[in-house]
Amino acid sequence: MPSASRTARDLARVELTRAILDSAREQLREVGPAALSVRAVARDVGMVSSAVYRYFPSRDSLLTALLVEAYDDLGEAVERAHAAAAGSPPAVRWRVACHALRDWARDQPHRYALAYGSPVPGYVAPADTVAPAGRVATVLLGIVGRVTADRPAADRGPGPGSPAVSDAEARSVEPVGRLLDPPLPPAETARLLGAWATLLGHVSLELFGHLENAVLDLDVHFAHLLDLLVADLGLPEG
Amino acid sequence: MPSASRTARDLARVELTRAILDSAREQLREVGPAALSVRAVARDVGMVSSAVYRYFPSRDSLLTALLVEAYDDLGEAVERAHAAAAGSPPAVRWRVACHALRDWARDQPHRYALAYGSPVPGYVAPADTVAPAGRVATVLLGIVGRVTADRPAADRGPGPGSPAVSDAEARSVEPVGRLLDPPLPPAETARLLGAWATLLGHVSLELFGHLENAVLDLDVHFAHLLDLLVADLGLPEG
DNA sequence: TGTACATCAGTGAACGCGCGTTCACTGATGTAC
DNA sequence: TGTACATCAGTGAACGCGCGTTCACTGATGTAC
Repeated sequence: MPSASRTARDLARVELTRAILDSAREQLREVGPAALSVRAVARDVGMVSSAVYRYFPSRDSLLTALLVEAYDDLGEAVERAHAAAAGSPPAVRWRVACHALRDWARDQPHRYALAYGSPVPGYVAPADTVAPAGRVATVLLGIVGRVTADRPAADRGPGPGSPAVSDAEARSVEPVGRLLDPPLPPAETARLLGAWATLLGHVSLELFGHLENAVLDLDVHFAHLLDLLVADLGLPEG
Repeated sequence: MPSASRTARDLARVELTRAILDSAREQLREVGPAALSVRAVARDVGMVSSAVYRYFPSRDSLLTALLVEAYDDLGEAVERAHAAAAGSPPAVRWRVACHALRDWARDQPHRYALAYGSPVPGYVAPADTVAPAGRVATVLLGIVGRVTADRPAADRGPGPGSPAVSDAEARSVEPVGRLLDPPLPPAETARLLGAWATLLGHVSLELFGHLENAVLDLDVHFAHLLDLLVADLGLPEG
């Protein structure tokens, strides 16, 4: 075995793998995931189509790589933004994290669509995508979890005006609550899942063109949406 | 001109147009919108591929027909459910309408994905799709609008714990508020847009597989989500 | 009621493309002695 | 340091498919007199 596998071959392999992914990402943008083509990627990086198979065993594995990469990029963007606001109150950190999500999605609409849009027909995401897919939700869960843990026990549970959580719903959302230690109580978990749906729902509506001619200033409206979520989740502003 | 254009030709045209759409809908389910193929549809209905062009001038026009049909079917399902609950309190009508939306989407995931999922690369929906696309939102807007109009003026505006609406946000959501007469006030309009995002966000997350192994009973969770929305929108239960 | 003409649905061939994947091969790079 | 051998990246041909759209055409259906 060579010292640190820094052979010319290894370097070339790393370089070309990157070139193939770059080209595939560009293809994703131009023709979408369903039409992503190994042959087009090959043409683009200047090799014969069969040579791509030395790097990715199939078209689907190329799609998987793009998907994992998208989840990871998005996750990293949200984690970095949240980390940069480390000392701030929960409401601020929530806003910062959500803005990072929306900004990334607006900047990379095709990669967002790959991750959170319609599934690609005939493609099933393998298990490797699960962990990266959870990164953003983990950040948001953490913010809410810390607030709940810090709150006096008497103030927990559904706030005034919030409906009670049935036993069935409590059981239903338990896997999500258990991602934290101590687990997030059911009422907060359900609220967070609702907020998650609101966030991704809004971003999808916005990116996919459903708010055109309806909401005039999307930045302003998103900021207000975050105010609503912060209030509903009871995140302290200071 | 013939009496009521009930000629054999016209009958055949209606029949075959329907057969083509049926086949295209089935294709949509199997291969997705990006891979929808005129030739495959032709094979399916038993004609030569060029014959389809007597009915739809292009592949994109076939896609448009599917899209309009999807919006109309969904809109009709929600309108019917809402009409059937005509005498009930607003909260009940809201729940009924939202359940109709989710039920339709679960029943017709591919058509839901065509309408609210990722845009089809290279396809731009023409103006004819705008009106049918608005039907569901119109029902929900009507429910909230009537409640707000019936409420004493003193009780309007953001409820306790709801953040104030900036002037910029008020202007931003005005086009939506103005769909009603009298217009829906900004605070209620913004809340409704948020609820709309929550609804579609949840349905998309659910259908696209993002709640697997997270939320165990999707029916129960959706019902709870509706309780939250009803409370946040302040819809009377009785 | 019968005939001439117009309309239009459906055919079949063609144009100029595209695709994923396999396989035997050449030749460069890397390894062990 | 030099040589024999092994590894593996990239080639080029092939298999067996697919696509949207156009166009000149045949022949059935519908219309006007």
